[in-house]
Amino acid sequence: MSAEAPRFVDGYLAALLAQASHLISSEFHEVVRYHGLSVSEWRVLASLDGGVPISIGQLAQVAVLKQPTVTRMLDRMQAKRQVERLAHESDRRVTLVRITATGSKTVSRLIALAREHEQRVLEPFGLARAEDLKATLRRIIDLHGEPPREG
Amino acid sequence: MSAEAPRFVDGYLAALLAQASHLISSEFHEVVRYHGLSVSEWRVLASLDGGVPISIGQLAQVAVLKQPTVTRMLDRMQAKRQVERLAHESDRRVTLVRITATGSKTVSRLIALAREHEQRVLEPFGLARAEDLKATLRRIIDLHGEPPREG
DNA sequence: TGGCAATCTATTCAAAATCATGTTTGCCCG
DNA sequence: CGGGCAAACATGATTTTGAATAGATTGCCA
Repeated sequence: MSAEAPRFVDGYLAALLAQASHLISSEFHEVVRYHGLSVSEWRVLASLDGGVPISIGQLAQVAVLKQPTVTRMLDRMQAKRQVERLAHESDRRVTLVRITATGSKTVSRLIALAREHEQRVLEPFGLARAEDLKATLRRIIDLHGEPPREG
Repeated sequence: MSAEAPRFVDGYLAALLAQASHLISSEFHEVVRYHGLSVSEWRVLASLDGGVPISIGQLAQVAVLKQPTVTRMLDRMQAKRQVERLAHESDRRVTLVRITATGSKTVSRLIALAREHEQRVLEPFGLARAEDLKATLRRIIDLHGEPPREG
């Protein structure tokens, strides 16, 4: 007859997402720091992986950072030749960002390690349930990212 | 025959978690700010909801904040009489924190709104899939929270 | 019991993030 | 055309954060 009142945060989706995200990311961030990158630098490089240039605004969205933060980080990372800024062909307001060969080399090793870590994290769940989780997360992102503007 | 190489971040669990967590939380954080609280204050109060005192360290864990951040925040929140510090009965290293009646009043309205928001977020998925998602997240948290110490 | 490592919170101080704003460019519509 | 408005990035000022460390207490064990 000892019914514990469950804590709000233990049932609240946003709290569960934040906690899970934090725990999983933190584990890998130790590896990131060990390789001499800050967490934000890792996020930027990982977001740029593949070599396709994207705008600073897009980069901020994908990397879960604010635009001014990204701008300042790019200054530093550009000085280290990890990324480069390009002009947008038709819209001169836009600054495109592309990873350099140097940056690519740095990040590819980390991405391999990240994939290994992810595999260890997902192992207890099995492939089906892991893909199910990812699908649900992607759906949430689709539904809530870039919401249509209201008049 | 136009096979786009998928971006690393679109398939990487930690990125999906971070993105989903960010998008969902951000939506509600507008409400939080509108009610005059910072995001961190909201997290602290929400974590303390229920009235059971917990240590500063535990609070930091649950609220996904660092201990120094929590300590400073408690100073301010204590001045506003939203929380109070208590001595631990048997261990004088520990400072317990409890929400006050004032803080409880503030947060209970927000929790009601948070539940409504959560419901809107989960509606497209249906009850079963929503519970499935939460169960998976809780499992991740169980597996990765408070890892056993190594010798 | 004395000493030492571990635990927990507070504090310090430098770095990072953020808000508000400025500047340039693009777009729309009269 | 040209004014007005919005979008994209940069910058300045301020706040927030966080790693490192200090201070206090406890637990352990020889």
